[in-house]
Amino acid sequence: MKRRNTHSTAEIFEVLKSSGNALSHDMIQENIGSDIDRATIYRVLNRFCEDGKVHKIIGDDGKQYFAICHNCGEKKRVHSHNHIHFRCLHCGKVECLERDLAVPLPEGYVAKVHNLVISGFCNNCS
Amino acid sequence: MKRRNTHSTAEIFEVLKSSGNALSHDMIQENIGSDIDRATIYRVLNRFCEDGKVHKIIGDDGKQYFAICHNCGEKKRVHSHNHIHFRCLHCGKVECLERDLAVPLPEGYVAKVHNLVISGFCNNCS
DNA sequence: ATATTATTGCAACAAAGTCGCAATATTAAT
DNA sequence: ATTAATATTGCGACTTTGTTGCAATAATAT
Repeated sequence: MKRRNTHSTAEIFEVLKSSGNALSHDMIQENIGSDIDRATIYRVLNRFCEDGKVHKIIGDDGKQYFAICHNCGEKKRVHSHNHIHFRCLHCGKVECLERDLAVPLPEGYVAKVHNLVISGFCNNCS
Repeated sequence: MKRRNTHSTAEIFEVLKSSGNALSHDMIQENIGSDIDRATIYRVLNRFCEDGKVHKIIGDDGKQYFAICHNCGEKKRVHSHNHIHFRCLHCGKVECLERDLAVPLPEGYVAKVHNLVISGFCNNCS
């Protein structure tokens, strides 16, 4: 399954990059110039995740957010990050706090995916 | 708005208590003897949250899980916990790891709600 | 026993996300 | 350049999760 360069993938990646934050599907659709179908956006984003270009966060609002991997060497399929994500309850911004968090697990527990979200008010909204 | 003791509230609380874990709506509906409407279950659970008897976690599957507050004195409306929750990808169990986690936030950030979930394999399934 | 009103059940609805399938567009081959 | 192969898209239908309005019911206080 070789990847192809399409208008959609380029545009969606550009929106994610220029934003710098984690974006939900509807945020992407707003920020995008052309009209790209909802299903397509999800499929593109999930492909990005599989390729390790992007990671997915489930917000405490239950929605999926996608962010470009910055200082992250992982290129494997299941692709998680043990840094905190912050969601602002006022402006809606979701950002990666680039500080790794060592989480101690009890004996016998194996961590696969980290989904660490704190919501509150960001520096602009507090 | 004074609370009333009903069959539903008693039964739902009992299921949560005897389970000892965080349960989603459908887990509760399975474990329950009688037939209680989905909407009612959600309303009861949200009332429990408001009363500080229960806290809500959004899993990394996007679903809501509810757990009884054990060693937790808070009785306020917005009611969060800064301990980790672990969701087993094999057996589906979601449990509170009763170990508080000090999360450092950047200057100007105010935390309101913590939603910290790690998924992987629990001690029984690893 | 009766009145008050919190709670329930039902149905309808909304939002988020997924999936099948035919049409389209990208890449590779000739 | 054309053509063939197939990855990607758009559309629609669908699923799941959760919420809400409203009339009926049931718990509490009088």
